[in-house]
Amino acid sequence: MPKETYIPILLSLFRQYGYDGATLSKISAATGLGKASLYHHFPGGKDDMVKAVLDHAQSWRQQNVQRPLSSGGTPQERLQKMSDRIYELYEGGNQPCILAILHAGSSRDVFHAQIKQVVTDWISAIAEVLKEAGLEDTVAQQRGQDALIAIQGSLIVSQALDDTSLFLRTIEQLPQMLLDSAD
Amino acid sequence: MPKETYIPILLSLFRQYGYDGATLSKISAATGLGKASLYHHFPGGKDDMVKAVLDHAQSWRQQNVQRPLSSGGTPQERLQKMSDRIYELYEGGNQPCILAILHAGSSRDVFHAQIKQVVTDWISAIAEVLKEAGLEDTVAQQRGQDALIAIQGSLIVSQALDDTSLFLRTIEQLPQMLLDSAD
DNA sequence: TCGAGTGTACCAATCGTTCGGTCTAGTTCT
DNA sequence: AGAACTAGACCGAACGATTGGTACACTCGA
Repeated sequence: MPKETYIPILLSLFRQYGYDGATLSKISAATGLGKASLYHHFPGGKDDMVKAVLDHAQSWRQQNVQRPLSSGGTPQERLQKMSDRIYELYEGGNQPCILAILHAGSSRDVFHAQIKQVVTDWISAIAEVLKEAGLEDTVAQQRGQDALIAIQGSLIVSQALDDTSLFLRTIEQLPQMLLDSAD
Repeated sequence: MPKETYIPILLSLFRQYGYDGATLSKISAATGLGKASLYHHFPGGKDDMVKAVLDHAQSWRQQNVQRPLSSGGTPQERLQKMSDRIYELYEGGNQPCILAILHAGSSRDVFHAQIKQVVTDWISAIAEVLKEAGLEDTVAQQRGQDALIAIQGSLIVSQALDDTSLFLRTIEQLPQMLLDSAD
């Protein structure tokens, strides 16, 4: 089996247990691979696995944010596509964001640069569309940040309250909130 | 020394390292207490320490959210007071939220109920003021949720980007955002 | 004298990691 | 064709270190 096979499993484990909580024993059990085999696919050990998961996250962003936002249709339609993909990624608010999870706790320093890159690219992609829609540069940039704030915030709060309708409402409002011409 | 002495230290450790990452060795070193002493103050071990930290968080909310919001002055002034305290608590966006940290990873299930309580009370307190300011019940409730979303989201994003100005901007806009009569 | 607080030593369990090796599927040489 | 070799996937067992937690004797102020 190529190592890409195990990335969804790793993603799931790190989302659920975090960096420290996702032990090699759990990973071994979930993948069906012995610990030694894990080191065959990921010579750098646990950190190598996380790196692969974050690479996967970056390529997800490419596929599900960058591509829809750069495609045809009105800005409203493109942002709507992105919102749909976001809703799927987080399973309607039931799954945490891997970026937020890995940025919390003792793994923060190690993976900070890679996480920062994904978030930066994400914001820039949104800001580009908003500029195209006629918003001023600085406003577009701030709205891009606001989008990520709304996504991350609504994920945390909806999970803390066991109320995914909160996440749904936020994601549904996202395109209009970003394009709204009021300040 | 009463055990309250060590709560700020515990808070700091759990914020920085998370539940799994804050080992007893680190806690022992930071507090200057041997393991035996830690178990004297917190017979339930690590979970007991977290529980104390979360109790502290609830009492912080009482002092710095509930009290200002229930005091005199216009709704705008009261919300401004709360925002100031929030800005201090998170040290201008440089410190993560203990609720978000403990709700991530393997400690989620154990402390979920206690975290949910703090967040619920926080939202209700804000909603009360907004109702007093003339907003409809359901809108006030949603705005309360939006406040927590903005706080948690801006904390995560500003720390991921090493840009605390993002947090500052969000917190400054908070009172107006909540009182704004637009939908 | 008594109990709150502590230092030392210790425990079983688990951590991430490594070693030495097996098995299988191709490829290459004769 | 058959033997020899290679490379990748895989794994059992063990490594030293550290984990959260306990037992117990001790100090010291009231």
